[in-house]
Amino acid sequence: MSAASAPDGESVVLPRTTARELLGERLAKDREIVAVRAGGKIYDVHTPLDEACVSAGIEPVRANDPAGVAVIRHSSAHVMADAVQRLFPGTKVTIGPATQAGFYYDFDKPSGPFTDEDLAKIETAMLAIVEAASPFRRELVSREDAKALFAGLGETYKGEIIDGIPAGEAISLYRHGAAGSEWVDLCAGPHVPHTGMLKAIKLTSVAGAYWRGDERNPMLQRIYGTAFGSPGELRKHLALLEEAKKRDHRKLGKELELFMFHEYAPAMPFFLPRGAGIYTRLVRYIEKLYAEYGYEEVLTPQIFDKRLFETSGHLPNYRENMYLPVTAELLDSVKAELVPDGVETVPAEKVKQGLAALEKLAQKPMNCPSHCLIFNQRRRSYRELPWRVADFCRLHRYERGGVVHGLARVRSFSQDDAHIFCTPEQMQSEIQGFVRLLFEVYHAFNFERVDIKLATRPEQRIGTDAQWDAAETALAEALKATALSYEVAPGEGAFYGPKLEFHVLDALQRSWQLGTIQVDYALPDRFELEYTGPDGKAHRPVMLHRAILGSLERFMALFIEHTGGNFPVWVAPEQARVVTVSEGQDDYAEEVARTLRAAGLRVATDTAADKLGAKIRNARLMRVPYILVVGDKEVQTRTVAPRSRDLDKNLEPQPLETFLAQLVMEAREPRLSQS
RNA sequence: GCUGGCGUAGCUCAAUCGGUAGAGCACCGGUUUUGUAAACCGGCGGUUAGGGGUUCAAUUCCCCUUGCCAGCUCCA
Repeated sequence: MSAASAPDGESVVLPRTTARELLGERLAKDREIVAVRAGGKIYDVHTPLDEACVSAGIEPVRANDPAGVAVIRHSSAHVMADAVQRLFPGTKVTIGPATQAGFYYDFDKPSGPFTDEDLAKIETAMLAIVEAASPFRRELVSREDAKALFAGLGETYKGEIIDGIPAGEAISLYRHGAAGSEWVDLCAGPHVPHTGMLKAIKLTSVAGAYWRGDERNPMLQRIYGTAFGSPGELRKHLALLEEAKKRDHRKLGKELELFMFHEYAPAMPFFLPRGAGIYTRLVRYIEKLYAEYGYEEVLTPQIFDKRLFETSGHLPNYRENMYLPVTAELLDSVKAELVPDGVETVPAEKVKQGLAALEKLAQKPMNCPSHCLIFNQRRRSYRELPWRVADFCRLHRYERGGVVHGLARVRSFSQDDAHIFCTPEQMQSEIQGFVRLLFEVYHAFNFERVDIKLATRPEQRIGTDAQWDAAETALAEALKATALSYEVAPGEGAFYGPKLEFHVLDALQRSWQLGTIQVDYALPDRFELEYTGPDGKAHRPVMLHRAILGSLERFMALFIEHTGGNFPVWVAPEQARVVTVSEGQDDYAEEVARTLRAAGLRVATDTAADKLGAKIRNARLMRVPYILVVGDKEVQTRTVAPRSRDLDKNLEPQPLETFLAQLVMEAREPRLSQS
């Protein structure tokens, strides 16, 4: 008899084979146990464990464990599919996995999409299945039996899935429900012990999705849902979704007059004065840091001869995302060639030539090629390296219609982009310096958590193994030197080099990729970049592509949602608004505003004939950090009565000078080095 | 790009079965001069996204284009 020890100090006697048996009494008592972890894998309590697992020890996985939640969601998908097939006979099942935020199941439903009323009905039906508290049962079957079973049920998609399972791999079925009306699915598991453990499920939306994600395949009906270990957690999650809706940057962008769109320039934002101000301040902040971190800024053209992007490789590799503009002169001349007066048809060959002639110019989608041209403008010395070139120029990328999204995904944008030209030996310290800069910025914006990914060499790549070794090592060593933890994403690097990705979590716990640094040996080769070394010979530099905020448009989207429009004082479009109680204070209000503006603050006055309550309301809706109320009392004592947005309360009335000094302090750009 | 949905005044939204478009806010004018989230009265504002079709009649039904939304796929 051996003993497997559970990490919480309890040990279990071990003559048997499933976790249910191993846990025995505990499972009955501890109703939070949804599965077990053994040898790093999750098993359900009814799966027989092999000897190795058992001797390695098993650990209960509870409903509050992320792995437990995944099991709950997967089981919820089964219950949902069961309910759907009861309510909509003839509907075929396909796949139904757990996801990061919940689960979904894709159905082939001949009668068309599900409606919101259908969702409500399905939820009710699911409730009945949950209440039955029917055990999930696992069964291993032969490939032939599985095929015969699903063929008999008319589940053709399951047949396809079985065909895709490699030979020799076990095929398992999961059943739940009372004998006679039980529901069966082809599934690797694991699942919760019984349906009664699914106490917090919510179906959220319906959507179309293609079978196996391929648009040539039939369109399926997907139902999204989410599930948690307890109703409380589900409520919290739904509240977060509500909050996200309220903070949607597209909604706030309109309400706070930050930006707009117009169908004459789809997916290209117009920044209104308030939004443009924020944008400019973000850029200015980064520029100041650049000065300190040894960057130089350049300004470069928008439109190039297409040969530039042939050299860089963008035209062969990135063509579908590029705008290829044409001059009217060229267009007219080609038109005249192709549609001559009095000629009916033009030979196909000529048409082809004409169209080819139109492709002469390219709007830049990235800055790196222009920076290579600048590098090559004259002979460079090793003494100039590392050379850090920053560029906030606008970029244009054609994005397909379905993917654009507010400011988060646009066709016209700029980045806090820079390229570092350096020697291979300088790479590591440059990467470290960049990471330091990046963290200074992220701290300034109160991103508490930053996840780092090291994306390494993909299958398809250029460059030598020695170059890849050096580049990957430089990135990893730089992280180690700064004592940062990271995750390796094998094979996810760009074809020309490995990269670090920096992901931040916003206030609503959503992850956004912002910064990146990429090592590139390819462009220096393609542009034949050279510097003269101490030995008097020509050497090839390495290029680091890097961005901290990434696209400023996308960052604005994140920033708006992260702050809910309550921008920190140093970026807020309007830092204070002076509101009068009645018309007697207009002059004093203007004087207060003038005084504050003279100190470089952004201040407006509201002397309208509205009641005070209305003015307060308007200022609050615009998220103005300070509302300065001035009435007769304030005029007489030369004070202001501030109301703080962030403290959500009235402050003590105070002399104008006191408030001014305090606001000037608060309006300073954040600097880690100063705090 | 694909699938589905939507597009009515600057904004948020109404308009029965196809019968000739309406409200609140905003804006403008007037009255009110107000102490911490909406004073009152009046006015302006629309080729119902654009184009075509069916019909005696189209915001409403059909087709095309365009933009937006959700999802798929892709991505900063």
